[in-house]
Amino acid sequence: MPEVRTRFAPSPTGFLHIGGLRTALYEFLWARKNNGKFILRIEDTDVKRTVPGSLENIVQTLKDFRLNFDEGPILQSQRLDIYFKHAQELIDKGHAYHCFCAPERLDQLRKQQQENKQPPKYDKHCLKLSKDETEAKLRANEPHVIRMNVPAGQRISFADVIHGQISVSSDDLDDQVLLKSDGFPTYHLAATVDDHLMGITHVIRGEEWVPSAPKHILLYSFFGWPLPQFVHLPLLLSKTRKKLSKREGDVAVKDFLEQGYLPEALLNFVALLGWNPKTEQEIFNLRELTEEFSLDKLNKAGAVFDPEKLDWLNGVYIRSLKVEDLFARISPYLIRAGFELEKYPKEFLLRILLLEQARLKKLSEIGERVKYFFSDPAYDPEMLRWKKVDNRQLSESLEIAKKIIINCQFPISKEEIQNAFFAEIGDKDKGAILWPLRVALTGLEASPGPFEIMDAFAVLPNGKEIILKRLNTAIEKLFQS
RNA sequence: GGCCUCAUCGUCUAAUGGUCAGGACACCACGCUUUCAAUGUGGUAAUCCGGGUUCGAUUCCCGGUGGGGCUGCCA
Repeated sequence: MPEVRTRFAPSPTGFLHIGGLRTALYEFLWARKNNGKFILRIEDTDVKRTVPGSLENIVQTLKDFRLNFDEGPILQSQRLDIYFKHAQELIDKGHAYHCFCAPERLDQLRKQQQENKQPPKYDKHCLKLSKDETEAKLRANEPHVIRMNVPAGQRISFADVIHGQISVSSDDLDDQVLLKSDGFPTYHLAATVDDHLMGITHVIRGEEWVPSAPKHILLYSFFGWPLPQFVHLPLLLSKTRKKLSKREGDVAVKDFLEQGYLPEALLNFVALLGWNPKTEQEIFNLRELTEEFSLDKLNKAGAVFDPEKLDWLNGVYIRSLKVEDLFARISPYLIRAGFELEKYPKEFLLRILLLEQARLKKLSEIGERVKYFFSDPAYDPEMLRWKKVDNRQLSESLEIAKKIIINCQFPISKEEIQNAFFAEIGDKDKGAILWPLRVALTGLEASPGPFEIMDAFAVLPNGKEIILKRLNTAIEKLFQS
């Protein structure tokens, strides 16, 4: 058995997107699972579409997800002589030919064919050129491409690991351009040549490549090369069941990371889109994925990317974090929200995080959630109202809370402060005091409980004053309304 | 249009020639609770349609329908 070798072969045309991440993951897993090699190859054969910085982003993203590659990045743009040589070889064997047709002619041909309801195909016009004619044009430096010479009337079939036997008639195949007029290869030539030269055993890629796979099969046979295994992954779909793409909103992995999705969660989520372990386990780390992964558990049908389930999964991962780890990861978001962390004791910040940890779906939510810890909240006094009580009763409740706090000796434990309140409330309605108290502290309809919040404030030297100040503010608001 | 391909709850999916068609997200109800979250319990919800094969088909076959992909000197 030869060593398993897979490759991730993105084109550097922007930020790595979520579909690419899944492809890379599966390729990585399959290589690791078999103690093989995972190779990064950059398909930068379209000069016009290449975006500076993409390569760095791809490398960095793979690193962020611990999808370490063993070889590469290999840039196709630095291997032009190799592709040229192979294109030449095909010409020599009669499997390819020079084409001098201008783009205008091709456009017109296509238009005509479409009007006649014929499939757009090159008409092999330049194949009719004599050897001398071709030579003359080449000597005259006429712009040209090299096309593959697809034979007529052949059945081309290949076995796909996921889909089984796929077969098409060569009559449905176009004489694909292999080498462009700028000397760069097209995907079809470059990928095929490289996959062979790099000893790729499993060509794992998106299903959008199925229609051109027969062309690649033809190329392999032209060269006399053995076929690798083809694994065409089901597509990742948007909510409208279209291929996930930039047009359909957020797909850049970088954007997800910036919103505060944890790489572990994102990877776990994406792993389950098109693959599943056939058990009921849903939470997987990279090591577990490597153990469980296999190609025969891959699905055929496209999978809709459901952000709600990702949110849930991210929450699961956030909750599983040690609070110190959460702090390290979430600090940038707190700073971005304008909180001057250095002004607060670490203990205070950790307590705050502990309060919100179970509530977070993504790290970016933290600023909005905890801002009342850093500045006095603004809110509509009506929010203070518990059930239907009137303002007099409300302010009485707040006064009671005030009195209890005043009598408390800070610093104080959560239990002590809680006991103090419950002793005062007795068997009366707890909400009558606790609801307005909590709103006075947070300005929010939904938040952690008042004891937890006061417990966090208690860490601050002026914690008691802050609490009393907010109670006073609440009482004033009631009188103003 | 042509070629290729896919089809189980709204979504991700499991399973089987005979099951109450299972799990997860979301949703709903209840419990816990001052609110929210987390958590616990329960619930609503699916085999695209039509023919075959078969004692029996969601599963196998054929045909339809629907979706998707491709149809570039993009990848």
